[in-house]
Amino acid sequence: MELAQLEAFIQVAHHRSFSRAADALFLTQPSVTARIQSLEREIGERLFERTGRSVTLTDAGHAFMPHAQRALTAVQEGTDAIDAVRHGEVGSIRIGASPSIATYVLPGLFRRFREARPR
Amino acid sequence: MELAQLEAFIQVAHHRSFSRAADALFLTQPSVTARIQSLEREIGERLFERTGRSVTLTDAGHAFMPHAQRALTAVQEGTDAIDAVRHGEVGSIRIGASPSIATYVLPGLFRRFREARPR
DNA sequence: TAAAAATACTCCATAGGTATTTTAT
DNA sequence: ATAAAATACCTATGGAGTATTTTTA
Repeated sequence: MELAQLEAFIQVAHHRSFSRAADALFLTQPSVTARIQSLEREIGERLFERTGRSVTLTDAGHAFMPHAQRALTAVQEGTDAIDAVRHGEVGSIRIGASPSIATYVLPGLFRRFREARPR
Repeated sequence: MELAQLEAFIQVAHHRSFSRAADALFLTQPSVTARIQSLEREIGERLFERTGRSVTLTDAGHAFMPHAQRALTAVQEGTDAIDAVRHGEVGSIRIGASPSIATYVLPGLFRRFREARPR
C-alpha cells in the first residue's frame, strides 16, 4: 500500500469525482483511476460505487476512510516534528565533564542557563 | 514519502542495524540503505547516526519515530476495518418501502430482527 | 582484519501521460 | 449527446538485486 493511493482515495471521496480529484492532485484522470484500482485490488474490495453519474463510497470505503486520513495526518505531523527539531524547538545535547565539575559546577551553570534563556 | 520507507525506518531503528532490518524485511541491505537515504533526502535531515559500529537515531529520527509508527498503525487498522466489513460486522443496508408500509409495518419488523439476531 | 554500510551497475516493474473507447444519463 | 470513468499503449523513472568498495572499531 502506498500513501499516494491513500491520498487519491481521500481526494476522490471528497470531490465525488475522479476527474476533479485528478485536478486537485495535479494528475490526469487515468492516473487517479489507476491509483484507486491498484488500491482496490490490494485490499480486495471495491471502495467506490461508480454509477456513471456519481461516485460514492462503498461500505468498505466508509470503513477505510478515517484510517486513511489518520495515516496521512500522522505523516504530516511527522514532517512538522522534524521542522520543530530543525528550528531548535526540540532536541538534545550531551555534555561530558570530569566528576567534580559535573557535581559542583554544572548544576549552577544549568540553573543560570535556564533562567537566562529567552522564552 | 512512502510507507515502505517508514517501515524501513522503523525496522532499522528497532534492530539498530541496516543488515538485520533487511533480513526482517526480506530485502537486501543495499535496498534498505536506499530506502533510508531517499527518506532522508526527502525530509532533508539525517535520521540515523551511522558510526560504523552502531546505528542510532538522530534527534530528527527520534522526533519522527512516533509519527511513522502511527501512520503504519493507521494503515493496519484500516485493513482491519475492511475485514470487519467483509465479515459483516459493519455495513449498511438501504430499504425502501411505500409510506404506509414504512410507517406501520417496518418498525415492528426491525424490532423482531434486532431481537432475533444472534449475538 | 572483520563487520557493516555505502556505492556502482544493471534490469525490470510500474507509475504516469496521451489517445481512445465504453458507459450511463 | 455528453460527460466522466475505463482501457490501451508507450515511455521513463526508480526500486531491487548482485558485486564491490569504503569505513571504523
